[in-house]
Amino acid sequence: MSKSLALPASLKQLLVKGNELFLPGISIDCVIFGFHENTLKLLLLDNSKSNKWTLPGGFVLKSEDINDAAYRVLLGRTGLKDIYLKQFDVFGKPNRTDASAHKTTYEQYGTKLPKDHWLIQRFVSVGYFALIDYTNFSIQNDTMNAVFAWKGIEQINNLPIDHDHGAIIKKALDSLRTQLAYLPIGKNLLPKKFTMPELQKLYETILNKPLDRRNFQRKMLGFGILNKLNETRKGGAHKAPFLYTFNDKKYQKALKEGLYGSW
Amino acid sequence: MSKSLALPASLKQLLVKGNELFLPGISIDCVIFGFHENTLKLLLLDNSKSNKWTLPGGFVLKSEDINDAAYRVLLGRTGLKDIYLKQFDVFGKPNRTDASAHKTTYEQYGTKLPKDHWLIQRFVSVGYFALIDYTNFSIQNDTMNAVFAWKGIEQINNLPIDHDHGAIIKKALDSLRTQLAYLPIGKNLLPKKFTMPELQKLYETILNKPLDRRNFQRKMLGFGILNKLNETRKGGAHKAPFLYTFNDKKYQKALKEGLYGSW
DNA sequence: AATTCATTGCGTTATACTGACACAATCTAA
DNA sequence: TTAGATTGTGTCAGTATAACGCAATGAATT
Repeated sequence: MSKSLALPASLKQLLVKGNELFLPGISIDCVIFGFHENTLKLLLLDNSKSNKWTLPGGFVLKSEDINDAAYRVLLGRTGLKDIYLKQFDVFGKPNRTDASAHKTTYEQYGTKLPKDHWLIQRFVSVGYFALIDYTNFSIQNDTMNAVFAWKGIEQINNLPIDHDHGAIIKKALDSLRTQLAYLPIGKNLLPKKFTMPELQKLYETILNKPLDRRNFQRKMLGFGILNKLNETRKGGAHKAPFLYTFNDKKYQKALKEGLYGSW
Repeated sequence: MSKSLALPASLKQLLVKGNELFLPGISIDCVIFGFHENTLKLLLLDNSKSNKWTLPGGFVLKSEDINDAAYRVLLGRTGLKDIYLKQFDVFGKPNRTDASAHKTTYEQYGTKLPKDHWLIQRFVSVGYFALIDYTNFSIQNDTMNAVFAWKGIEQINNLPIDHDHGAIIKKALDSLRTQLAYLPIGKNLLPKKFTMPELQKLYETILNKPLDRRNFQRKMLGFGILNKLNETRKGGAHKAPFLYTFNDKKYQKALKEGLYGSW
């Protein structure tokens, strides 16, 4: 019989102090989007032993604002502070979490979770989606001893996903698509400087359909949230596209007021 | 010294069994909109003794879906089953609820709430907004012994509102306005048959600005979700407007797919 | 019964927006 | 130097939107 690995500190903390530190029955799940090589990617955790992927998440400290808790989780996972974070839904089906998963996790370290433990209860989870700049980000050491990885959204359906996290991801994508229709979003997913084709690819990826290059540019410029720079991005065997940045002031205004207004 | 009134059954249940029946630390608040006499109205509860108005709300049974809990609360309050109900935000600031309010409530009945009671804890609340047909609705007897009343949204700012319910209402209104831009809504707030001017008044009230009569009609008809009837509504000293109903099939489709799509 | 008045049904026009497509300019690799 | 791919800029027809006109209608007034 092989000796079990030592229980990671964070798991031990949950075991011993979870009950004392955190609100009961409320968790946070973060769907973290990044954009790289023309693909929309998700940051997932591989619960190494269970071989199932999960969303990075956490719990809410007893005197902490829920939104702050989500930012804290994000900071811990990504090291990033200024990210776009948006609550998009609450997942409250009674059987959405699989208590046995927690048991299994601890058993792999030779620890038995007491039957009435804080973790073995029904959890209602608040879903957040986050948009981060893939290029300005390096995966942090995970305190839970799990493995992080970016996964393209096109692969998600073929991955084994824990709990109801597959449904949560789907919902997050829906929300992102809906938001795209009336809010600017590129600022959080792209590097500071970017080209129009890059921005277009982002939109095409999120919407999952091709857009006309020329009409896209006209519409985008029409929003008045871009600054055209006097530089081009060379590198391809073709005409070098101009670089743009977002006009922060107008971008923020658009975030508040929406891009259309209609009515 | 005057004798206290008897503790209402529902309050007693919360006192004695709240801990056992409901999830800890999670509550539901419903912002119920109605439309009458060209005004958008909210269904509020007067916590008679405290003289403050609160949103109707409730708790989540231990093995109940959160959304189902919201429907249950709505059914209990309004007797209505087929209502439009939408989760719009989660309110999770640590000090958002005022524990003393519960104490006061019970003290008014001569009952003292134990210090460590289930009600005296931090609650995270899930906000729902509901749209109901004012004319097809009669206020139900409240089990909490509180007084229901419709309040026009224009009065809300001048009413004493409990807890953070004022902020919740504001957010609900914002969500409703945003939804209006891409989803149909009239079906839930108007009687089965209605006139174009009535529908327009509803939109104007929610958006809080006047719309051009003729353009409104053209746009609305363009959505293809209305059936024009061969009846008119007589009664005013002017031309009688035609009556319309919503085309249920197309209305439902629009609810799913949105009215614009853009991109 | 005729008149008045508010309001409705239906329509017009100028302008802005959208989708589809053309063509010249430019960057790198061969 | 040339070829191939891609970008910058522009055109045009069809559609949607905002602003406004006018005749028709229902009830109240005379």
